[in-house]
Amino acid sequence: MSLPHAILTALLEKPSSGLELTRRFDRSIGYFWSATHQQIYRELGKLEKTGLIRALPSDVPSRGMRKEYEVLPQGRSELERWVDEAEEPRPTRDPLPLRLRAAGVVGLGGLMAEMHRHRGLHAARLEEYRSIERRDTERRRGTDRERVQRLVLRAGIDLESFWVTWLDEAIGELEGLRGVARGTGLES
Amino acid sequence: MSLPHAILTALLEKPSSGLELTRRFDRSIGYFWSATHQQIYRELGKLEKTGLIRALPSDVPSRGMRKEYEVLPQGRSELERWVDEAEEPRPTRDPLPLRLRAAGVVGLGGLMAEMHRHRGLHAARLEEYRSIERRDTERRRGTDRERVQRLVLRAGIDLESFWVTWLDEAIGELEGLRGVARGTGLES
DNA sequence: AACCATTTTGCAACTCGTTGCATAATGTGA
DNA sequence: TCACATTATGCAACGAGTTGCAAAATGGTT
Repeated sequence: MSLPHAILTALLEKPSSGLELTRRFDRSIGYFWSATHQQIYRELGKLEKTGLIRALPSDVPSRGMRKEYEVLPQGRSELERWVDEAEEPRPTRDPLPLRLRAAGVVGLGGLMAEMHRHRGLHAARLEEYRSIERRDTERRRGTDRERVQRLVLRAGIDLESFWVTWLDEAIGELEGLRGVARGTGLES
Repeated sequence: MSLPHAILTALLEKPSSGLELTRRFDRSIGYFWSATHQQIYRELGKLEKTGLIRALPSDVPSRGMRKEYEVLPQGRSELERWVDEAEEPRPTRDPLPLRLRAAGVVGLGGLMAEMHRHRGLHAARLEEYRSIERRDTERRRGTDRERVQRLVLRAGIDLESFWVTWLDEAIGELEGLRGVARGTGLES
């Protein structure tokens, strides 16, 4: 149960509407938890009904009309509770290494192209994160909150670095194998 | 849609029963895709109904009786198709960095303990993977399939290394901050 | 005013994953 | 042979995430 807490965190940092939240999830928050606008609206509804957040009173409740939310004391307590809680690390779920393993059985097929493509995507994201980090370091002296956020950003950077490094290694090793195309080696 | 393909891969490597599969998912396959026995049984049912796998004919179909499955040609084709397919990298979803970010707003509370605990869990898993790698390197000369599997293992190793390294850095930096307990700094 | 694109919110249906429990076969010791 | 743990398969309900679509407000353009 992380989505409601991610939303509470975001709203505490800055009260927002559903769409604003969606955009913020595409950026910083999304480094480690992504969500679509439908998930977010649904969750905002639940959080409002259970009294953890409320819509700012200025807004009329009608479809298609912008609605800003803020966190209530109850919501803040719930977030504190969640931060304290013991929670096991999630098992990693990523299809690419899995597909590589499958390729070990049925042959590489077009997987090399995919690995190059993913390498590119991760490298691009890595560069993006790094430029954000550079900007942040220049500008700010650093409150505690900002330092914590930079630690999270660092996790994003290191994780993307991991992918790029691993993909480079894997691509290199696979090109050294006898059979690259399907039907010429790996599936034997 | 990775679970059915993970199962197809596992069954191609070695025909197995549901429970055997579950155990293999707890080990090597599970490095990048975990699954509970219920998921596996359900999926085996679907795969059988759609003709991608079949139960070995020797076994009587009755509850509580061991049933081994093997992949049919159709299933192999489906796996080949999947390996070729273009698929976007999954957005990472891990609650720990998220909780750290939340701690930036509501205070650390008991999160430091959690970070130490997770550090321990990741380090243990890292050590386990490394010992597997050592064993594999000694024993085997290395067919193509085994080399590919070792690349996947390497991904597991590098990923766990990332966590250990990042957690060490984060823990170090957080201990340097003024306020560690809730109510003494971070939430200001 | 009629039209159109954009912004913002939302519903419904679906798939995937988790949890708790049930049931049948098998093996082991008293 | 009775009881009990273990192995193995499975159902049902729920929760989380995805996809496709709809609809109300807003702000131009003609």
